[in-house]
Amino acid sequence: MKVRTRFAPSPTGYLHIGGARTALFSWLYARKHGGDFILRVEDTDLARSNAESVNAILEGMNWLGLEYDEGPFYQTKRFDRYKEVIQQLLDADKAYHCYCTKEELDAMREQQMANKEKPRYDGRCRHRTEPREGVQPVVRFRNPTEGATVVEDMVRGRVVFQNSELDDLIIARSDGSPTYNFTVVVDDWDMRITHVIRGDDHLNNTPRQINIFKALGVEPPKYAHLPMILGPDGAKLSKRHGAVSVMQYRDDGFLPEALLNYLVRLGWSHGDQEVFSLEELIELFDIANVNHSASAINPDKLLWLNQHYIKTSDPDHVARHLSWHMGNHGIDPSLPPPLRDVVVAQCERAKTLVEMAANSVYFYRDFEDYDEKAAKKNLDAEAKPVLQALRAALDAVADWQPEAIHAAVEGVAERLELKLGKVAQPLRVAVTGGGVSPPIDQTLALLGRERTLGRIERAIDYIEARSGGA
RNA sequence: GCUCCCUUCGUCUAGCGGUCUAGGACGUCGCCCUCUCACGGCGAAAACAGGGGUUCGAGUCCCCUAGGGAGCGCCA
Repeated sequence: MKVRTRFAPSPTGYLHIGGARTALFSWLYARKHGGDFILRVEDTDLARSNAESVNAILEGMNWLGLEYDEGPFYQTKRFDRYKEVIQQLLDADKAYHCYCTKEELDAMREQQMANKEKPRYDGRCRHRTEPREGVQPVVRFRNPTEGATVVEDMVRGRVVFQNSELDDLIIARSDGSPTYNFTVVVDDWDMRITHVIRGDDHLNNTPRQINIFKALGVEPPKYAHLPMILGPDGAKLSKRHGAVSVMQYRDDGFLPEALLNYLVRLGWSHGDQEVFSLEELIELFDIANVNHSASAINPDKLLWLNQHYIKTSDPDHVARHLSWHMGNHGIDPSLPPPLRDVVVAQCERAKTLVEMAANSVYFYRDFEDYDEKAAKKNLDAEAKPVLQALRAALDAVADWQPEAIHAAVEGVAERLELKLGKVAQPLRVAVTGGGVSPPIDQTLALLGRERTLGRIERAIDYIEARSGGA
């Protein structure tokens, strides 16, 4: 049988890290087994679902590159089908109308809590044959009262639930709309899902769903419940943790492959290996190697991975992602120097694309002011003759390439009997405005002769103005 | 409260009864490299939640305790 997995988010917000990890594992499982990955939008809660959330989720999936083979399917478009199955259950007496009011149910729950019992529906409408005046009934599933339901979970192993612990859940609201535990079953059935991979917050729902499958005479899919992802502080993931939305990671300068690689190692491992290409993941991924315990996000490790990918990926690829961030600085990335060359020069000193973009602006636009500390230390009277010598030497460089530039700078150092640092550092501040940049020869090569000489000029003027005024 | 799940360095994890005086990665701290910042290299500190069993032998199997989490909705 062909493997078919699905990701089934409810559109009540953006795609967050936990959802993305679940989607990734489902996607990997399908890809590994040559199966299909299906996207289904669980929007039966009309009050909380909205179109923006659907778009946000689609955007997140797309950015991560988790392409689906079928869908997105929308549950709201399948109401006729759910009605049909509910009727089928009703006809077979596997479900029944319940006329209890909300108030009655609340009172029941309160009473049970007071008695230190597990709050649950007591089945008082199970055998009712007459409707109750003025009450629109809900439909409840008639859950078996005896025996046990076993979940053979692919990550947890065998989990046994006593049916007596399960109550008769509502499968259709009084307005006739179906509820979650029922629609998942019908959808997984209709969409021929073979493996349900989801967060372990659903483990407790699973026996209920299995019982509905049984009532329908359908073989349930296999289940794999993934451990939760926690915030960096070990607490439940929430907006307080900042970057929980997948798109926030894009905005913060992460490469999608870095996020994916980070996410896959949360709860899954392959020996000691840390870095995986997508191809390797498809090859190596195995549910059997999924952990049982929740894991906390480690932002530092994500940063490390991001830098790893910035460093080792094709510079053209990195440049494509970087260009969006350069745009955020009001820079047209099609202008020289070529962005990919900037990436090559900068990749070893940026953990994020945001950082790289901010540190590369001076290649494209004159900086406003010198960094105060760097200027104070390097653009002093002592630096003036050095810069003057550099201006002459660089002006004479025929081939504006790192090698020739390097030779020129070194020549100045030798002639003035200075250590290279005494020459390179004032020059660096002069041309970049700050004390940090790629190796000076590369920096100048990228900047171009014109900009370089202009900025040296500017620095000399700056020094003169400063000492002249004093 | 009831049911279910979980528990190895600060964090992510390896470990599937002996090879564990517990390995790797991030981070931290040293040292080296060096024109700045980085990259890189080398090294260090750092963990089997506690208690009982089972066994010749337990991080690995079982039980209990503690701590965490999830579910118990006319939410998904």
